[in-house]
Amino acid sequence: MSAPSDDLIRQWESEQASLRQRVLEEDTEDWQREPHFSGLERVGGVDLSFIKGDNVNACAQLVVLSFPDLEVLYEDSRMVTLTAPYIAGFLAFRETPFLLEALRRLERSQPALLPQVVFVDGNGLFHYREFGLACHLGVLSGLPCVGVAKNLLQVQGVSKSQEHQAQIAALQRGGDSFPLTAASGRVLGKALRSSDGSSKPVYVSVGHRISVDTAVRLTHACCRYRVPEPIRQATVHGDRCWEDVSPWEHGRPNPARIKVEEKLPSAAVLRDKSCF
DNA sequence: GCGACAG
DNA sequence: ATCTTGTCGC
Repeated sequence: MSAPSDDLIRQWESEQASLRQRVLEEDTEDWQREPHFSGLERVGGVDLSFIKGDNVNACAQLVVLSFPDLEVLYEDSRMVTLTAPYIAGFLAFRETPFLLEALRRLERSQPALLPQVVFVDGNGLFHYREFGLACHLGVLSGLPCVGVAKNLLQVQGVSKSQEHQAQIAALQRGGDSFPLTAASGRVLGKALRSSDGSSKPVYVSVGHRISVDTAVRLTHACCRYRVPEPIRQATVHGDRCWEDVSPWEHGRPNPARIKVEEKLPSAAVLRDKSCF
């Protein structure tokens, strides 16, 4: 996949600016106002997983979990071929089409299982142009979405400063958070200590049809470990997708056969040595 | 040249 | 995103 032209980048920026106007940053659902989210029964999670040397083929995953028990109700795995390269700030153009497809398959086959909110692996409003993957998927699907990033995107004045590190150190228990404030003063999201056992926070931001505070509260309610269970389950099921494809190349070889394989030069080594 | 760079 | 090994602790 080659680098996109400046022209395409400008087109993407313009599309983001256009779609951005359709983002709803407030709570639109009754369950979002409830102290314990009563009325919320299904939470979704989406993710794409890759293997080492391949940026083109991926496994697109959609899972739906029950709430508040977080048991898997539905899962969909699909091998897909990506067309857009990864460029920070334009992740949605790479991943959204396949995540939307998965949601549409579910809507067509089992509409009663459609999630009432979707957790997305990546940022929402916490983005260069305030329109990350979670917003993109939210607007195009119409579903409430929450963006959860595992790494801090240094944007709009938010940075890994001493102050930032100090704020992280001050997060005592799961549920504690602090705002990610842009230079403009606008709160783009929050850093959240997602569980008692994890000192490294996750970065939560609004995708669509939910407020920041509700997004943070809900994320905490969906965390058994650092990564929210819907996203975690999507990732786990995504990895299984590869076991049927190339068991010894996906980075987690079968222990029974690795003893044989590990002694042999890899295909890549053979190729580099012109031994084929 | 150096640092940043969600996934 | 993925790679990679051990290590420390409950």
